Amino acid sequence: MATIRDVAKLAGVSVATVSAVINKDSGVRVSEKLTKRVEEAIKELNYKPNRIARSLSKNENYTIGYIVPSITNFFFPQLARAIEDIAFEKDYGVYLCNTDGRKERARYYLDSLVENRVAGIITTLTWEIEEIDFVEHVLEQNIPVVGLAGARSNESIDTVRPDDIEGARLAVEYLLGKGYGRIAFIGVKDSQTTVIRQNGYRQALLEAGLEYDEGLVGLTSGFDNSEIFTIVESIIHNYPDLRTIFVFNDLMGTAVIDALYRLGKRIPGDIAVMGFDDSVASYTFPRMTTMSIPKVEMASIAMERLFKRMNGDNSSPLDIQITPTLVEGNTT
Amino acid sequence: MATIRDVAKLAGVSVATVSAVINKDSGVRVSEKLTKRVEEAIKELNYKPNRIARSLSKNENYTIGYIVPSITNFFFPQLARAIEDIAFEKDYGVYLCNTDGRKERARYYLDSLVENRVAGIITTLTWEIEEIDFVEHVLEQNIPVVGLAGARSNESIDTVRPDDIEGARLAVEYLLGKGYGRIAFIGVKDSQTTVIRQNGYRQALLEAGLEYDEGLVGLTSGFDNSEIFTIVESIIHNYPDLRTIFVFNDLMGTAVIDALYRLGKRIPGDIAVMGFDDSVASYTFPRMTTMSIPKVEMASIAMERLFKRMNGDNSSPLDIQITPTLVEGNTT
DNA sequence: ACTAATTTTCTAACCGTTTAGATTTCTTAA
DNA sequence: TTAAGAAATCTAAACGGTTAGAAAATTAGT
Repeated sequence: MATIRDVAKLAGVSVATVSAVINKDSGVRVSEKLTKRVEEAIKELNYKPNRIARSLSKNENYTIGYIVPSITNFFFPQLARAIEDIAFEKDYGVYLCNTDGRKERARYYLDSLVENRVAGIITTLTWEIEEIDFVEHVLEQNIPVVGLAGARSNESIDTVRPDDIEGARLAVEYLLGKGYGRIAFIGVKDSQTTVIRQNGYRQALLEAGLEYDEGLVGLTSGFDNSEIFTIVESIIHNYPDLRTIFVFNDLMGTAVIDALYRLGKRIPGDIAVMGFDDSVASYTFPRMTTMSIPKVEMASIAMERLFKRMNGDNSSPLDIQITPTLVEGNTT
Repeated sequence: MATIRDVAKLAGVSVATVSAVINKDSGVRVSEKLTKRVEEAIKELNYKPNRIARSLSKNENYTIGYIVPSITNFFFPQLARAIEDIAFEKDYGVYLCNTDGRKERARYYLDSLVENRVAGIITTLTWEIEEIDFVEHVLEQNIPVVGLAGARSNESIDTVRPDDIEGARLAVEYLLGKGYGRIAFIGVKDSQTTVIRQNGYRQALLEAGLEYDEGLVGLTSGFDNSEIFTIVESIIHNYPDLRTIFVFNDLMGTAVIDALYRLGKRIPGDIAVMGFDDSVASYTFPRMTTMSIPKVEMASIAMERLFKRMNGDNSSPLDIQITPTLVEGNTT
């Protein structure tokens, strides 16, 4: 593969001149004549500058890391896309990292991103990220991090996230307003997001003067359909008059709906289901009622913060919370 | 940030020794004593090797590029995840690139991936990729490319894709078997995938001795819901007795179902809907009938091919086609 | 025509690794 | 003891860019 020296030789010019031609806007002026000669040599040799060498030399890497639990959770592709759109505009590339909820994988990416000297990292703050002190380790290497969609489990970085407490409260208020009475809550055990939304659910119940009943809360160890089925079944068995299930996110909401159908329930006739995050709600029939999270907006705020940090801003970390809005479907 | 020289100095050792300690399995033996001293220095300085420098020196980059039209199309996250899982196991990182169906963006990533000297590229062969002669340009730089899920529009690379013709034929046969008679087809105008599946649809009709009626084919310019509504409406208007719509993929299938509901149709009572690719079908209620594409399997074959090529294999390019299987839901 | 000032171009060092090949140190056997 | 061979360690030159600062070429002023 041709190098800058090959180009210089062919054009009968020094490497500095070639470099100046490549980086037109660097301030160094090159005469018409040489510019043309260099450009011809570049074409002739099909020369492509080596960004790795460039990165090493300038000590800057036009790449940011994006860490998610799993891109297959439909909530994340939309964030990923929004992030990539902005990165693209600023000439940055995006490294995609799925932790899969596993510590060792989070640790792998911690090392990988640091060793690759990425310019910045956007991550969802999940338990596996916290457990390995991801943020501390990365900040120590002077790589800025911004938390996007998840808990604010770390005070030392900017976080941009939905106001889950308020969102859950709005959801519960809406459901109570519909007169459904008892509301069950279903989520994932080790999920920060579940914890927060569960809190909102609890608060809303207490504020409404209702009791918070542990028996109405079902937590699964993951997104496994058969486990979800079992939990739904047992809650329904214990509370035969249950009319509503509030699920911590849309993806699991679809599994709950599936379970209910298999149990012979009609929705919303027998039981209403409400999701959260609006990731798949608009693709289900009947459309699932959910709380919509403005993903593009959140991603762009997160990226804006990240670039600010990358440019040296070290004002005190912000926690930006965006209130989700109700999208009424036909499952409630 | 500490460098290998800092470590060497602190440990009272040469950089070569430090390098040997870092790359334990390089064959160079280092004594117990020095190994310990070096490791302590590494810890002391919180040293992380700079992979960029390493890449430059060894002229190899542990990164592969993954190009998709848009990761928000639910078909792709599952592929992306499978690809990343394999890359992770082999210590490779994944660069995510969305072309968004735009030539200039495809061109940007062409340059970016080449300039970053990625080890290999997996891409869906879409029209914008073809139009800019992506494959030719990349191969010219000795970077292997494998086509995953899309057309085989290029004979010079391995492609791994669903057998769309056969899949569409199976779908149509199934629908005909159900006795629905006339079947409409809906897809996207500039989509290679649409073209192929449409061909399968056509062939199946002709084989069954039915006529292929252009009026039953609706092509949109994108995934815009209102445009899809208009097309569905007009087809239904022109063919009042239409009983079935075959949609080129699941995502659009959900939009078609939405349109039908808005037109007051019952599914499958009035009209049956069949999707393709099984990306969202399992999240819809009623579950949409679709043709399932084994995404994990395809991704792993594609990665296997890619790594073979990266290791210098240049046997003649394969076209691996995997037959989709019917997943019967409740929309037919 | 000659300098000085300005512009263009070049030389060489550097970024942080890897790695031949040289050098030093350690073993072993006579 | 010592010489030869093996093992451990080191030196210095890459890798392919960028970029100060030096050198050369051009322009301007008298």
